[in-house]
Amino acid sequence: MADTISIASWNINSVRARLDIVERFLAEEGPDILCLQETKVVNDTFPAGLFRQYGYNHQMLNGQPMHHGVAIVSRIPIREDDRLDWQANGEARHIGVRLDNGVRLENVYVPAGGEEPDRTINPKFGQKLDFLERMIEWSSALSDKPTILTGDFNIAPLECDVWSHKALINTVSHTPVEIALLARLQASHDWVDLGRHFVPAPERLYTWWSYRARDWSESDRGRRLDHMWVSRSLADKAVSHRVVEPARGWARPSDHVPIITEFAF
DNA sequence: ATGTCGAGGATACCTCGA
Repeated sequence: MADTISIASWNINSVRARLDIVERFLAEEGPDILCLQETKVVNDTFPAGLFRQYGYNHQMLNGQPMHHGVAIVSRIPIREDDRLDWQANGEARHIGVRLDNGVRLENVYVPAGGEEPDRTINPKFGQKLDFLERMIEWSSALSDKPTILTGDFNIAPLECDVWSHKALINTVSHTPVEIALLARLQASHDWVDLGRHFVPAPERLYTWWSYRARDWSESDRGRRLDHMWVSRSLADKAVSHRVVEPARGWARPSDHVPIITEFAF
């Protein structure tokens, strides 16, 4: 008998500022496992009780003061957490666990990269590129370990992953150099991009809309920054993949919405 | 592109990062 497990990923942009919409998401969608990015909270003040109320008794946290921070909360056992610091700069951008069936789940928050797509004048952009290079090294060494890689990659690779390819070609998140690096990362483990596995190009598929739009829904200037990738051997275990777009319209939203994949292992 | 969030310092707004 197949074991069905749903796994969600959500850049929450401060988990403490989003208690109401987190609760709504848990009540309405109730994934078995939720990967969070940008928790913006140290581990001691993570709102563990709220998640426990909804049965998420397994919690693996990698927080830091003020910025970044990732977490995996789960209703089913998760073990062997590890926290990779790819750039050895102390930033909390990764947490990985192993499920009881042996599958690894890796939750990552790739650096945003600042405004200017030029590492000589914008060190943050260089940091983003270097981070991806380290991820490629890590990914290349995974060999045949069945792995799920999810999170906020901060890159929208395809033309149909942004509202306007022309307008954003020089905007960080959609520049050719970032897209080339993401393609190398994907090739390094033959990762299957479940977003496009279930919603093939050129169909519109976004997971992020800027706070700066007057009406995010009407202008619909979205980008697909959040991803769920799996090892080739896991691709046929994924039975559905959804973007919970209405969450962008909830009160006090994150600028990202959750993605949810259901697996039949 | 425009111009909106959240965190946290030392406030009754500012800077930074996104």
